[in-house]
Amino acid sequence: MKSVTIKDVAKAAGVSYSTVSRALTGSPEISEETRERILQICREMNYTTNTVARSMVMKSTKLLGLILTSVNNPFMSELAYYIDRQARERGYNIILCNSSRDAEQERELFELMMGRQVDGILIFPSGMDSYNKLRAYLSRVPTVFIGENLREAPESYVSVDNYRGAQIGVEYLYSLGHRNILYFGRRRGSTTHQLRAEGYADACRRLGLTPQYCNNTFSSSSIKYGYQMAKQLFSQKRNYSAIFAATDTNALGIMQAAEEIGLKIPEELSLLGFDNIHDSGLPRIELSTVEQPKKMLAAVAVDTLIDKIQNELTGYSHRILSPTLIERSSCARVK
Amino acid sequence: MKSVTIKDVAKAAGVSYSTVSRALTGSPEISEETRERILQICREMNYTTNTVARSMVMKSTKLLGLILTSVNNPFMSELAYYIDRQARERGYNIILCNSSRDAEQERELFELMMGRQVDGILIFPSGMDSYNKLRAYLSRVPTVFIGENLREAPESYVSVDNYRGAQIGVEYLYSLGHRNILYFGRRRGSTTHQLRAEGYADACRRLGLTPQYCNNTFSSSSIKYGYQMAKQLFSQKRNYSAIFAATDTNALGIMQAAEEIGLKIPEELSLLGFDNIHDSGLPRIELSTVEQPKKMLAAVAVDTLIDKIQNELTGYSHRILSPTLIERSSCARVK
DNA sequence: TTGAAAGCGCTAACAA
DNA sequence: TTGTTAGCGCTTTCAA
Repeated sequence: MKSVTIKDVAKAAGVSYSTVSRALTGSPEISEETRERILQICREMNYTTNTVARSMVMKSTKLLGLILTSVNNPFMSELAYYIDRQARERGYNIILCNSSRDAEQERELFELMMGRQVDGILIFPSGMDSYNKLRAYLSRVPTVFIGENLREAPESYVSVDNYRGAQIGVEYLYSLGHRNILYFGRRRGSTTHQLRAEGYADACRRLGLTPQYCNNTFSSSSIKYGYQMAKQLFSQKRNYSAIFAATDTNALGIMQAAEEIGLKIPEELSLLGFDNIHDSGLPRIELSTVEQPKKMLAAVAVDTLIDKIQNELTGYSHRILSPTLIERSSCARVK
Repeated sequence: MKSVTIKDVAKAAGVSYSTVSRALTGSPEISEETRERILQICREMNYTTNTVARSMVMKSTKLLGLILTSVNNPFMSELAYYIDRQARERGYNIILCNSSRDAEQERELFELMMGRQVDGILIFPSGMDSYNKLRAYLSRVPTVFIGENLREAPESYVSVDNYRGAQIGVEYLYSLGHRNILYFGRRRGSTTHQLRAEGYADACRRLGLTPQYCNNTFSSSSIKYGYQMAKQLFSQKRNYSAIFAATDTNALGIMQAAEEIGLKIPEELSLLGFDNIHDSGLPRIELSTVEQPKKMLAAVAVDTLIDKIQNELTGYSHRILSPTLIERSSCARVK
C-alpha cells in the first residue's frame, strides 16, 4: 500500500524532485521536453499527488465543509447534490456532516471543520440561535449561511424571499376565489418562518382578508407533526376553504390526515405548500406549492463562498432569491 | 485569519513544542500538572489541532470517501445520512461525491480520493462495470462496495439478498391470490437486478406460475422511465393482476401512468415495489414493497470498512442482509 | 519528565 | 532550465 511519491519519480527520471514538482504544477520554468518525459514516468509509476502534503504548504485544502441539519430530508439532499456539483466544477470537494438540528453539534462541527483546515463552510443553520452560537468562529473561517434569512446580521447568507413567497401563495389562493385562508405551521425560532408568516398576514390585510392561524409552535417540519396537528385541527369546525402550509412536509401530513377522514383535496379543501420538495411532484400527491429554487440556491451559495475565499473578501453579502409558484392539483377554484 | 499553532502555545507556556504535542495527544510521558496547565492555555488561546499536519505524520486522515450515483435520490440520501452518523461515531468524516452513474467519473473520483489520502472508500457502484474499471485501484486503498452484489468478486461488499427479496415479493402476491404476476424493470448491467429477476423467475416456477416480463433494458431507475414504460405497457392488453416492480421509483412511475388512464390501484391492479424508499410511505402513495434495511446497510458497510482499515485486513467479506416485506395499501386480495 | 531534531510529501524562494 | 534548501504543523524517536 506504500504509495509512490515525488521523490520516487525524481529518482526514476534522474532529476531533482523539485523538477518533478514543477512538471506537475504546470510551472513555466521547465522545458517542455523534460515535462513530457516526467509526466510520462508519473503515469507509468501510477503516481498521484498527495493532496494533503500539498495542502500543508499551499495553506489551502480545496475542501468545503457542508453542515446540514440532515441530508435525509429531500430538500437538503437536493441542495447537497447541487452543491457538490457546483463545488467540484470549481475545484473543491465537500466534507458532509449532519447537525441533527442541534446548535451544540453545529458548534462542534465548526471546530472539527476548522481543524480539518477547510477553506470555507457552508451551513444550513437549524435556526436563529445558530448564528449567535457560531459568531465566535465566523471571523476565523469564511462562512456562508444557506436557507435561513439572517436579516441584518453582518454575515453572508443566501436565502429565498420568504416574505414574498408567502404573498405569492396568498395571492394565488385569492385568485382562485378563496377568502378564508388558514395559515398552518407558524413557528418560533426561525426567521424563515417568521417572514413567511408576516408575508401571509400582510397579504391578507392588503386583500381585505382576516388572517387565521393554526397556532402551533412545534419545532419540526416533519410529515408526522403536520399529521398530528392536522388531526387536531380537523376535529374542529372548519371555517376556511384553503390551507396554506408553511412547508411541504407539513402539507404532506395534512394530506394524510385529510385522507383518513375522507376529506377530499382539492374538492373540499385546497392545500398549498412551500418549498417544492421532490415528494410534492409525485403522482397522486401533486401538491401545489411555492418553490425555493434549490439549484440556484446551491450555485449562489457555493459561488459566494468561493469568491469570498479566493478574493479574501472581508465584507458580506445577502442574496435573496425569488420564489415561484408551482401549480399542480391540490388547489381548486371556489364555486 | 492566522491560526494559532502548537509553537505559539509552547511559547506562551514556556515549554518546548513537543511537550505541547504530548499534552494534546494524551501521551503518558508527561506530568499531569503540566498537561493541565498546557490544556488550559490551549483553551485560552483558542487553539485547534491542525488535522492536516497531523494526518501527514500519522499517515491517516480519518477521512472516508463516499461515492454515490446521486445523493439526490431518496435511497442514497438515507444511506448517506446513516453512513455519516456511523462514521462520525467511529471518528471518521465523509467526503461526498456524486458519480452521476458514470463509470469513468467513478474512476476519476477514486483517483481524487486517493490523492486526498482518504483512509478508505465506500462506493455505491453504478453497475457491474464499476468493479472492473476500479479493479486497478482496489489494492491501493481499502474499499467496500455497497448496495450492489458483486457475486464472487474477491472484494468486500455489503448488499441485500436481492434474490430472496424477489421471492418474498412473489410469495406475498401469491398469498393474496395472484396467479399472473408481471415483473417490471428487468435490466442489464446490474447484478442486483439480475438477482431480483432470477428470484422472481424461480419463485414463479416453484409456485407453478409463468414468469412474465415487461422487457425493458433502460438504464435508469427513475420515476420518469417507469412512467414511460408503463404508458406503453398499459396501451396493450393486460393479462396480469399484479405488477412486481424492480424498484420503488419504477413503481411510482407506474402509479402515475395508472392514475392518468384511471386504472385503480390496488382495486384493478396490485403493485409491489422494491427498496422501500422514503417516498413509498407517503400518504396517498402507500406503496407495498420489499425493504432494503438502509440503516443496517450503512452501519455494516462503515464497520466493515473501518475494521479493514484498522486491522489492515487483507481478505474480503461479503455481507448479505435480509430484506423484509412492508405491507401498505397498493396490493389487494384477488376476488 | 522534558527538549532537540528528524521527517511526513510537497511548493517555492534562491542559487547555480 | 535545473538543483538545493527551507519550511508548512505536527508526532515521535533519541538524548538529556
